[in-house]
Amino acid sequence: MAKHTAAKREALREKLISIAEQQIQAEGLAALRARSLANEAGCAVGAIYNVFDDLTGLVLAVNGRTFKRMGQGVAKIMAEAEESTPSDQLILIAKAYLRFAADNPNLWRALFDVEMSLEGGAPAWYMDELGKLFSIIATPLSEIYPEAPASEIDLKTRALFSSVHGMVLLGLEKRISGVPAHQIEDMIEYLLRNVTRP
Amino acid sequence: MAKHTAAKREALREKLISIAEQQIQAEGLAALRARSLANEAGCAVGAIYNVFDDLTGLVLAVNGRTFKRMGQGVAKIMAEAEESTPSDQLILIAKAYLRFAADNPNLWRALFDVEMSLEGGAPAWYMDELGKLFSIIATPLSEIYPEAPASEIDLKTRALFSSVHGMVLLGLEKRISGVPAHQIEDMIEYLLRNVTRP
DNA sequence: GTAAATAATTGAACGATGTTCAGAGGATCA
DNA sequence: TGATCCTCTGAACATCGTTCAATTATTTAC
Repeated sequence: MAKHTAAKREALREKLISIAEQQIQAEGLAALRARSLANEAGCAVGAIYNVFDDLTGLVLAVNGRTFKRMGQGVAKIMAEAEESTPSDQLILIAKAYLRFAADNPNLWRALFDVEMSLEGGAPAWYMDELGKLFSIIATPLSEIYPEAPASEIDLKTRALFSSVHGMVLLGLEKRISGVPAHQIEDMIEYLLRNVTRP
Repeated sequence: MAKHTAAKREALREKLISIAEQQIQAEGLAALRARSLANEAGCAVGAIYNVFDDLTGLVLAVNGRTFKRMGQGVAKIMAEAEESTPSDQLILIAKAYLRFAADNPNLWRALFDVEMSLEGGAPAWYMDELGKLFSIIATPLSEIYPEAPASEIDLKTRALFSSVHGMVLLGLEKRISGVPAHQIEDMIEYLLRNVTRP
Protein backbone atom coordinates (compact mmCIF):
# COMPACT_ATOMS: atom_id res chain seq x y z
CA MET A 1 0.00 0.00 0.00
CA ALA A 2 2.54 2.53 -1.14
CA LYS A 3 -0.08 4.94 -2.34
CA HIS A 4 -2.40 5.00 0.58
CA THR A 5 -1.55 8.57 1.56
CA ALA A 6 -1.73 9.84 -1.99
CA ALA A 7 -5.16 8.27 -2.40
CA LYS A 8 -6.43 9.75 0.82
CA ARG A 9 -5.03 13.06 -0.19
CA GLU A 10 -6.86 12.91 -3.49
CA ALA A 11 -10.05 11.78 -1.78
CA LEU A 12 -9.97 14.75 0.57
CA ARG A 13 -9.26 17.04 -2.34
CA GLU A 14 -12.29 15.84 -4.27
CA LYS A 15 -14.45 15.91 -1.18
CA LEU A 16 -13.50 19.51 -0.47
CA ILE A 17 -14.13 20.55 -4.05
CA SER A 18 -17.59 18.97 -3.99
CA ILE A 19 -18.51 20.55 -0.68
CA ALA A 20 -17.24 23.96 -1.81
CA GLU A 21 -19.17 23.55 -5.05
CA GLN A 22 -22.39 22.85 -3.17
CA GLN A 23 -21.76 25.73 -0.81
CA ILE A 24 -21.05 28.22 -3.60
CA GLN A 25 -24.04 27.04 -5.57
CA ALA A 26 -26.31 27.39 -2.57
CA GLU A 27 -25.00 30.52 -0.87
CA GLY A 28 -22.56 32.18 -3.21
CA LEU A 29 -18.80 32.56 -3.24
CA ALA A 30 -18.80 35.17 -0.49
CA ALA A 31 -20.40 32.72 1.95
CA LEU A 32 -17.59 30.17 1.68
CA ARG A 33 -15.95 29.57 5.09
CA ALA A 34 -12.87 27.52 5.89
CA ARG A 35 -14.27 26.27 9.21
CA SER A 36 -17.58 25.30 7.70
CA LEU A 37 -15.79 23.40 4.94
CA ALA A 38 -13.63 21.51 7.43
CA ASN A 39 -16.67 20.74 9.52
CA GLU A 40 -18.62 19.28 6.64
CA ALA A 41 -15.61 17.39 5.31
CA GLY A 42 -14.93 15.93 8.74
CA CYS A 43 -11.39 17.22 8.94
CA ALA A 44 -9.53 20.00 10.71
CA VAL A 45 -9.20 23.44 9.16
CA GLY A 46 -5.46 22.93 8.78
CA ALA A 47 -6.01 19.87 6.57
CA ILE A 48 -7.44 22.10 3.84
CA TYR A 49 -4.08 23.81 3.55
CA ASN A 50 -2.30 20.54 3.11
CA VAL A 51 -4.28 19.95 -0.07
CA PHE A 52 -4.73 23.51 -1.37
CA ASP A 53 -2.49 26.55 -1.11
CA ASP A 54 -5.43 28.59 0.15
CA LEU A 55 -9.18 28.96 -0.32
CA THR A 56 -8.59 30.66 -3.65
CA GLY A 57 -6.94 27.49 -4.89
CA LEU A 58 -10.00 25.53 -3.84
CA VAL A 59 -12.31 27.96 -5.59
CA LEU A 60 -10.20 27.71 -8.72
CA ALA A 61 -10.67 23.95 -8.63
CA VAL A 62 -14.43 24.44 -8.36
CA ASN A 63 -14.25 26.87 -11.25
CA GLY A 64 -12.42 24.25 -13.29
CA ARG A 65 -15.40 21.94 -12.93
CA THR A 66 -17.87 24.72 -13.66
CA PHE A 67 -16.01 25.85 -16.73
CA LYS A 68 -15.86 22.32 -18.07
CA ARG A 69 -19.57 21.78 -17.51
CA MET A 70 -20.35 25.05 -19.22
CA GLY A 71 -18.12 24.23 -22.18
CA GLN A 72 -19.80 20.86 -22.58
CA GLY A 73 -23.22 22.47 -22.55
CA VAL A 74 -22.25 24.94 -25.24
CA ALA A 75 -20.49 22.33 -27.34
CA LYS A 76 -23.55 20.08 -27.19
CA ILE A 77 -25.76 22.87 -28.48
CA MET A 78 -23.37 23.45 -31.34
CA ALA A 79 -23.33 19.75 -32.24
CA GLU A 80 -27.11 19.78 -32.51
CA ALA A 81 -27.08 22.88 -34.70
CA GLU A 82 -24.74 21.84 -37.45
CA GLU A 83 -27.28 22.59 -40.13
CA SER A 84 -28.33 25.98 -38.86
CA THR A 85 -27.06 29.16 -40.41
CA PRO A 86 -23.93 30.66 -38.84
CA SER A 87 -26.00 33.49 -37.48
CA ASP A 88 -28.44 31.08 -35.84
CA GLN A 89 -25.53 29.11 -34.46
CA LEU A 90 -24.13 32.20 -32.77
CA ILE A 91 -27.50 32.92 -31.23
CA LEU A 92 -27.83 29.34 -30.01
CA ILE A 93 -24.39 29.48 -28.43
CA ALA A 94 -25.21 32.74 -26.70
CA LYS A 95 -28.52 31.41 -25.43
CA ALA A 96 -26.78 28.30 -24.11
CA TYR A 97 -24.39 30.61 -22.27
CA LEU A 98 -27.32 32.53 -20.86
CA ARG A 99 -29.10 29.37 -19.81
CA PHE A 100 -26.05 28.07 -18.01
CA ALA A 101 -25.57 31.36 -16.19
CA ALA A 102 -29.23 31.56 -15.26
CA ASP A 103 -29.29 27.96 -14.05
CA ASN A 104 -26.05 28.26 -12.08
CA PRO A 105 -25.86 31.91 -11.10
CA ASN A 106 -23.55 31.56 -8.11
CA LEU A 107 -21.17 29.10 -9.71
CA TRP A 108 -21.10 31.16 -12.87
CA ARG A 109 -20.34 34.37 -10.97
CA ALA A 110 -17.56 32.61 -9.08
CA LEU A 111 -15.81 32.14 -12.43
CA PHE A 112 -15.26 35.87 -12.60
CA ASP A 113 -15.36 36.96 -8.97
CA VAL A 114 -12.52 34.83 -7.67
CA GLU A 115 -9.39 36.68 -6.73
CA MET A 116 -6.83 36.18 -9.46
CA SER A 117 -3.81 37.94 -8.08
CA LEU A 118 -1.45 35.24 -9.27
CA GLU A 119 1.51 36.93 -10.83
CA GLY A 120 1.40 34.61 -13.83
CA GLY A 121 -2.14 35.67 -14.59
CA ALA A 122 -4.92 33.11 -14.87
CA PRO A 123 -3.96 29.43 -14.65
CA ALA A 124 -3.35 27.50 -17.84
CA TRP A 125 -6.53 25.43 -17.75
CA TYR A 126 -8.50 28.64 -17.43
CA MET A 127 -7.07 30.08 -20.60
CA ASP A 128 -7.51 26.68 -22.27
CA GLU A 129 -11.20 26.51 -21.52
CA LEU A 130 -11.67 30.10 -22.59
CA GLY A 131 -9.83 29.29 -25.80
CA LYS A 132 -12.18 26.39 -26.48
CA LEU A 133 -15.19 28.63 -25.97
CA PHE A 134 -13.69 31.21 -28.27
CA SER A 135 -13.00 28.67 -30.99
CA ILE A 136 -16.62 27.49 -30.87
CA ILE A 137 -17.68 31.07 -31.50
CA ALA A 138 -15.05 31.64 -34.16
CA THR A 139 -16.29 28.79 -36.33
CA PRO A 140 -19.60 30.30 -37.43
CA LEU A 141 -17.98 33.73 -37.51
CA SER A 142 -15.48 32.50 -40.07
CA GLU A 143 -18.38 31.43 -42.24
CA ILE A 144 -19.95 34.84 -41.95
CA TYR A 145 -16.68 36.59 -42.80
CA PRO A 146 -14.97 34.09 -45.11
CA GLU A 147 -12.35 36.55 -46.26
CA ALA A 148 -11.42 37.98 -42.88
CA PRO A 149 -7.93 37.22 -41.55
CA ALA A 150 -7.58 35.25 -38.34
CA SER A 151 -6.75 38.34 -36.32
CA GLU A 152 -10.00 39.95 -37.35
CA ILE A 153 -12.01 36.84 -36.52
CA ASP A 154 -10.29 36.79 -33.16
CA LEU A 155 -11.26 40.39 -32.50
CA LYS A 156 -14.86 39.85 -33.50
CA THR A 157 -15.01 36.69 -31.41
CA ARG A 158 -13.93 38.59 -28.34
CA ALA A 159 -16.30 41.41 -29.15
CA LEU A 160 -19.30 39.13 -29.43
CA PHE A 161 -18.42 37.04 -26.42
CA SER A 162 -17.88 40.12 -24.28
CA SER A 163 -21.12 41.63 -25.47
CA VAL A 164 -23.19 38.59 -24.68
CA HIS A 165 -21.39 38.26 -21.37
CA GLY A 166 -22.32 41.83 -20.54
CA MET A 167 -25.98 41.31 -21.39
CA VAL A 168 -26.12 38.16 -19.29
CA LEU A 169 -24.24 39.81 -16.42
CA LEU A 170 -26.33 42.96 -16.16
CA GLY A 171 -29.48 41.12 -17.08
CA LEU A 172 -29.15 38.69 -14.20
CA GLU A 173 -28.13 41.45 -11.80
CA LYS A 174 -31.37 42.16 -9.98
CA ARG A 175 -30.25 45.49 -8.58
CA ILE A 176 -29.84 47.00 -12.04
CA SER A 177 -32.69 45.76 -14.10
CA GLY A 178 -34.07 42.47 -13.01
CA VAL A 179 -34.96 41.83 -16.60
CA PRO A 180 -36.83 38.55 -17.00
CA ALA A 181 -34.87 35.83 -18.77
CA HIS A 182 -36.89 35.96 -21.96
CA GLN A 183 -36.05 39.65 -22.34
CA ILE A 184 -32.35 38.83 -22.10
CA GLU A 185 -32.94 36.31 -24.87
CA ASP A 186 -34.60 39.01 -26.92
CA MET A 187 -31.66 41.35 -26.38
CA ILE A 188 -29.19 38.65 -27.41
CA GLU A 189 -31.19 37.84 -30.49
CA TYR A 190 -31.56 41.49 -31.47
CA LEU A 191 -27.88 42.18 -31.09
CA LEU A 192 -26.46 39.09 -32.76
CA ARG A 193 -29.02 39.05 -35.55
CA ASN A 194 -28.18 42.61 -36.51
CA VAL A 195 -24.43 42.43 -36.09
CA THR A 196 -24.09 39.37 -38.25
CA ARG A 197 -26.56 40.51 -40.88
CA PRO A 198 -24.95 40.50 -44.35
CA MET B 1 -23.60 78.61 16.58
CA ALA B 2 -26.55 76.33 16.49
CA LYS B 3 -25.26 74.33 13.56
CA HIS B 4 -21.69 73.78 14.56
CA THR B 5 -22.11 70.06 15.02
CA ALA B 6 -24.01 69.62 11.82
CA ALA B 7 -21.28 71.44 9.91
CA LYS B 8 -18.54 69.37 11.50
CA ARG B 9 -20.50 66.28 10.77
CA GLU B 10 -20.79 67.23 7.14
CA ALA B 11 -17.11 68.16 7.00
CA LEU B 12 -16.09 64.77 8.34
CA ARG B 13 -18.45 63.13 5.91
CA GLU B 14 -16.89 64.89 2.94
CA LYS B 15 -13.39 64.27 4.24
CA LEU B 16 -14.04 60.56 4.58
CA ILE B 17 -15.55 60.36 1.14
CA SER B 18 -12.52 62.06 -0.38
CA ILE B 19 -10.04 59.88 1.45
CA ALA B 20 -11.96 56.74 0.52
CA GLU B 21 -12.10 57.95 -3.07
CA GLN B 22 -8.33 58.40 -3.17
CA GLN B 23 -7.77 55.06 -1.53
CA ILE B 24 -10.07 53.19 -3.92
CA GLN B 25 -8.56 54.94 -6.89
CA ALA B 26 -5.05 54.07 -5.79
CA GLU B 27 -5.43 50.58 -4.36
CA GLY B 28 -8.88 49.34 -5.28
CA LEU B 29 -12.06 48.75 -3.32
CA ALA B 30 -10.75 45.60 -1.65
CA ALA B 31 -7.91 47.56 -0.03
CA LEU B 32 -10.22 49.93 1.82
CA ARG B 33 -9.69 49.70 5.60
CA ALA B 34 -11.71 51.36 8.36
CA ARG B 35 -8.63 51.91 10.56
CA SER B 36 -6.61 53.39 7.74
CA LEU B 37 -9.47 55.74 6.89
CA ALA B 38 -9.77 56.92 10.48
CA ASN B 39 -6.05 57.38 10.68
CA GLU B 40 -5.87 59.57 7.59
CA ALA B 41 -8.97 61.50 8.55
CA GLY B 42 -7.56 62.14 12.03
CA CYS B 43 -10.50 60.61 13.84
CA ALA B 44 -11.28 57.40 15.68
CA VAL B 45 -12.65 54.37 13.90
CA GLY B 46 -15.92 54.75 15.71
CA ALA B 47 -16.45 58.23 14.29
CA ILE B 48 -16.91 56.74 10.85
CA TYR B 49 -20.00 54.97 12.09
CA ASN B 50 -21.50 58.16 13.37
CA VAL B 51 -21.54 59.52 9.84
CA PHE B 52 -22.14 56.36 7.80
CA ASP B 53 -24.09 53.21 8.60
CA ASP B 54 -21.10 51.12 7.60
CA LEU B 55 -18.26 51.07 5.07
CA THR B 56 -20.68 50.08 2.35
CA GLY B 57 -22.50 53.36 2.92
CA LEU B 58 -19.24 55.22 2.50
CA VAL B 59 -18.45 53.36 -0.70
CA LEU B 60 -21.90 54.16 -2.02
CA ALA B 61 -21.18 57.84 -1.40
CA VAL B 62 -17.94 57.53 -3.35
CA ASN B 63 -19.84 55.76 -6.10
CA GLY B 64 -22.27 58.65 -6.20
CA ARG B 65 -19.44 61.01 -7.04
CA THR B 66 -17.97 58.62 -9.56
CA PHE B 67 -21.29 58.06 -11.27
CA LYS B 68 -21.90 61.78 -11.51
CA ARG B 69 -18.46 62.44 -12.98
CA MET B 70 -18.98 59.68 -15.49
CA GLY B 71 -22.38 60.97 -16.48
CA GLN B 72 -20.98 64.45 -16.99
CA GLY B 73 -18.21 63.10 -19.20
CA VAL B 74 -20.65 61.22 -21.36
CA ALA B 75 -23.10 64.12 -21.53
CA LYS B 76 -20.31 66.45 -22.59
CA ILE B 77 -19.35 64.17 -25.45
CA MET B 78 -22.95 64.09 -26.59
CA ALA B 79 -23.21 67.88 -26.48
CA GLU B 80 -20.20 68.13 -28.77
CA ALA B 81 -21.63 65.60 -31.20
CA GLU B 82 -25.03 67.06 -31.92
CA GLU B 83 -24.43 67.07 -35.63
CA SER B 84 -23.08 63.56 -35.92
CA THR B 85 -25.19 60.72 -37.18
CA PRO B 86 -27.06 58.72 -34.53
CA SER B 87 -24.78 55.79 -35.16
CA ASP B 88 -21.68 57.94 -34.66
CA GLN B 89 -23.23 59.37 -31.52
CA LEU B 90 -23.69 55.91 -30.06
CA ILE B 91 -20.08 55.09 -30.82
CA LEU B 92 -18.90 58.32 -29.22
CA ILE B 93 -20.91 57.62 -26.09
CA ALA B 94 -19.50 54.12 -25.87
CA LYS B 95 -15.97 55.35 -26.34
CA ALA B 96 -16.48 57.97 -23.65
CA TYR B 97 -17.63 55.17 -21.37
CA LEU B 98 -14.54 53.18 -22.24
CA ARG B 99 -12.26 56.13 -21.67
CA PHE B 100 -13.74 56.81 -18.26
CA ALA B 101 -13.38 53.18 -17.24
CA ALA B 102 -9.82 53.01 -18.54
CA ASP B 103 -8.87 56.25 -16.80
CA ASN B 104 -10.52 55.32 -13.50
CA PRO B 105 -10.41 51.54 -13.40
CA ASN B 106 -10.67 51.08 -9.64
CA LEU B 107 -13.37 53.67 -9.10
CA TRP B 108 -15.29 52.34 -12.07
CA ARG B 109 -15.10 48.77 -10.81
CA ALA B 110 -16.28 49.90 -7.38
CA LEU B 111 -19.54 50.98 -9.02
CA PHE B 112 -20.35 47.34 -9.67
CA ASP B 113 -18.37 45.48 -7.02
CA VAL B 114 -19.90 47.10 -3.95
CA GLU B 115 -22.16 44.92 -1.91
CA MET B 116 -25.75 45.84 -2.62
CA SER B 117 -27.63 43.61 -0.29
CA LEU B 118 -30.10 46.29 0.68
CA GLU B 119 -33.54 44.80 0.59
CA GLY B 120 -34.89 47.75 -1.35
CA GLY B 121 -32.38 47.16 -4.13
CA ALA B 122 -30.04 49.89 -5.28
CA PRO B 123 -30.48 53.38 -3.79
CA ALA B 124 -32.59 55.90 -5.63
CA TRP B 125 -29.75 58.11 -6.84
CA TYR B 126 -28.14 55.04 -8.34
CA MET B 127 -31.15 54.23 -10.44
CA ASP B 128 -31.48 57.93 -11.31
CA GLU B 129 -27.97 58.18 -12.68
CA LEU B 130 -28.40 54.93 -14.56
CA GLY B 131 -31.62 56.29 -15.99
CA LYS B 132 -29.85 59.43 -17.21
CA LEU B 133 -27.20 57.33 -18.90
CA PHE B 134 -29.89 55.20 -20.50
CA SER B 135 -31.76 58.23 -21.79
CA ILE B 136 -28.60 59.58 -23.40
CA ILE B 137 -28.30 56.30 -25.25
CA ALA B 138 -31.98 56.17 -26.09
CA THR B 139 -31.95 59.51 -27.91
CA PRO B 140 -29.88 58.47 -30.94
CA LEU B 141 -31.50 55.05 -30.85
CA SER B 142 -34.92 56.65 -31.31
CA GLU B 143 -33.59 58.34 -34.40
CA ILE B 144 -32.35 55.07 -35.78
CA TYR B 145 -35.66 53.33 -35.06
CA PRO B 146 -38.19 56.16 -35.42
CA GLU B 147 -41.18 53.82 -35.46
CA ALA B 148 -40.20 51.65 -32.55
CA PRO B 149 -42.35 51.88 -29.42
CA ALA B 150 -40.75 53.07 -26.20
CA SER B 151 -40.57 49.56 -24.79
CA GLU B 152 -38.51 48.44 -27.74
CA ILE B 153 -36.18 51.41 -27.47
CA ASP B 154 -35.76 50.62 -23.82
CA LEU B 155 -34.85 47.03 -24.59
CA LYS B 156 -32.35 48.01 -27.25
CA THR B 157 -30.87 50.63 -24.96
CA ARG B 158 -30.23 48.04 -22.29
CA ALA B 159 -28.86 45.63 -24.85
CA LEU B 160 -26.37 48.12 -26.23
CA PHE B 161 -25.31 49.43 -22.85
CA SER B 162 -24.82 45.92 -21.48
CA SER B 163 -22.86 44.91 -24.56
CA VAL B 164 -20.50 47.84 -24.38
CA HIS B 165 -20.17 47.33 -20.64
CA GLY B 166 -19.17 43.73 -21.27
CA MET B 167 -16.55 44.66 -23.83
CA VAL B 168 -15.07 47.27 -21.52
CA LEU B 169 -15.19 44.92 -18.55
CA LEU B 170 -13.53 41.93 -20.14
CA GLY B 171 -11.26 44.12 -22.22
CA LEU B 172 -9.80 45.84 -19.18
CA GLU B 173 -9.53 42.57 -17.28
CA LYS B 174 -5.91 41.68 -17.74
CA ARG B 175 -6.29 38.06 -16.73
CA ILE B 176 -8.61 37.35 -19.63
CA SER B 177 -7.27 39.18 -22.58
CA GLY B 178 -5.27 42.26 -21.73
CA VAL B 179 -6.43 43.72 -24.98
CA PRO B 180 -4.88 47.13 -25.61
CA ALA B 181 -7.33 50.01 -25.38
CA HIS B 182 -7.40 50.71 -29.09
CA GLN B 183 -8.55 47.14 -29.73
CA ILE B 184 -11.44 47.64 -27.35
CA GLU B 185 -12.30 50.75 -29.36
CA ASP B 186 -12.21 48.66 -32.52
CA MET B 187 -14.52 46.09 -30.97
CA ILE B 188 -16.96 48.78 -29.89
CA GLU B 189 -16.93 50.36 -33.29
CA TYR B 190 -17.39 47.04 -35.07
CA LEU B 191 -20.30 46.05 -32.92
CA LEU B 192 -22.21 49.32 -32.82
CA ARG B 193 -21.59 50.14 -36.45
CA ASN B 194 -23.04 46.83 -37.54
CA VAL B 195 -25.92 46.67 -35.11
CA THR B 196 -27.18 50.10 -36.04
CA ARG B 197 -26.64 49.71 -39.76
CA PRO B 198 -29.86 50.47 -41.67
C1' DG C 1 -24.11 82.91 32.17
C1' DT C 2 -24.69 78.71 34.01
C1' DA C 3 -26.66 74.19 34.45
C1' DA C 4 -28.93 70.41 32.33
C1' DA C 5 -29.52 67.79 28.30
C1' DT C 6 -28.06 66.16 24.15
C1' DA C 7 -24.78 64.68 20.81
C1' DA C 8 -20.24 63.40 19.12
C1' DT C 9 -15.87 61.15 19.90
C1' DT C 10 -12.89 57.87 21.63
C1' DG C 11 -10.40 53.48 21.54
C1' DA C 12 -10.55 49.14 23.82
C1' DA C 13 -13.19 45.08 23.22
C1' DC C 14 -15.98 41.67 20.42
C1' DG C 15 -16.79 38.24 17.18
C1' DA C 16 -15.46 36.60 12.63
C1' DT C 17 -12.32 35.66 9.27
C1' DG C 18 -8.16 33.13 6.68
C1' DT C 19 -3.97 31.20 7.72
C1' DT C 20 -0.10 29.10 10.46
C1' DC C 21 2.56 25.81 13.16
C1' DA C 22 4.38 22.87 17.00
C1' DG C 23 3.16 18.61 18.55
C1' DA C 24 0.85 14.08 17.94
C1' DG C 25 -0.11 10.30 15.23
C1' DG C 26 0.04 7.16 11.29
C1' DA C 27 2.23 5.44 6.97
C1' DT C 28 6.40 4.01 4.46
C1' DC C 29 10.59 1.87 3.72
C1' DA C 30 15.07 -0.49 4.92
C1' DT D 1 10.86 -3.56 14.00
C1' DG D 2 12.71 0.95 14.02
C1' DA D 3 13.68 5.24 11.71
C1' DT D 4 11.92 8.60 8.83
C1' DC D 5 8.78 11.00 6.60
C1' DC D 6 4.33 13.03 5.86
C1' DT D 7 -0.29 14.22 7.53
C1' DC D 8 -3.53 15.78 10.68
C1' DT D 9 -4.95 18.45 14.59
C1' DG D 10 -6.85 22.56 16.69
C1' DA D 11 -5.28 26.27 19.51
C1' DA D 12 -3.08 30.53 18.46
C1' DC D 13 -2.26 34.65 15.47
C1' DA D 14 -3.09 38.68 12.78
C1' DT D 15 -6.52 41.29 10.74
C1' DC D 16 -10.93 42.71 9.65
C1' DG D 17 -15.62 45.47 10.36
C1' DT D 18 -18.35 46.85 13.95
C1' DT D 19 -20.00 48.06 18.72
C1' DC D 20 -20.42 50.52 23.06
C1' DA D 21 -19.57 52.39 27.74
C1' DA D 22 -17.13 56.22 29.12
C1' DT D 23 -15.49 60.82 28.08
C1' DT D 24 -15.67 65.18 25.96
C1' DA D 25 -17.90 68.74 23.38
C1' DT D 26 -21.88 71.25 22.07
C1' DT D 27 -26.58 72.91 22.38
C1' DT D 28 -30.57 74.22 24.81
C1' DA D 29 -33.25 76.14 28.71
C1' DC D 30 -33.75 79.20 32.28
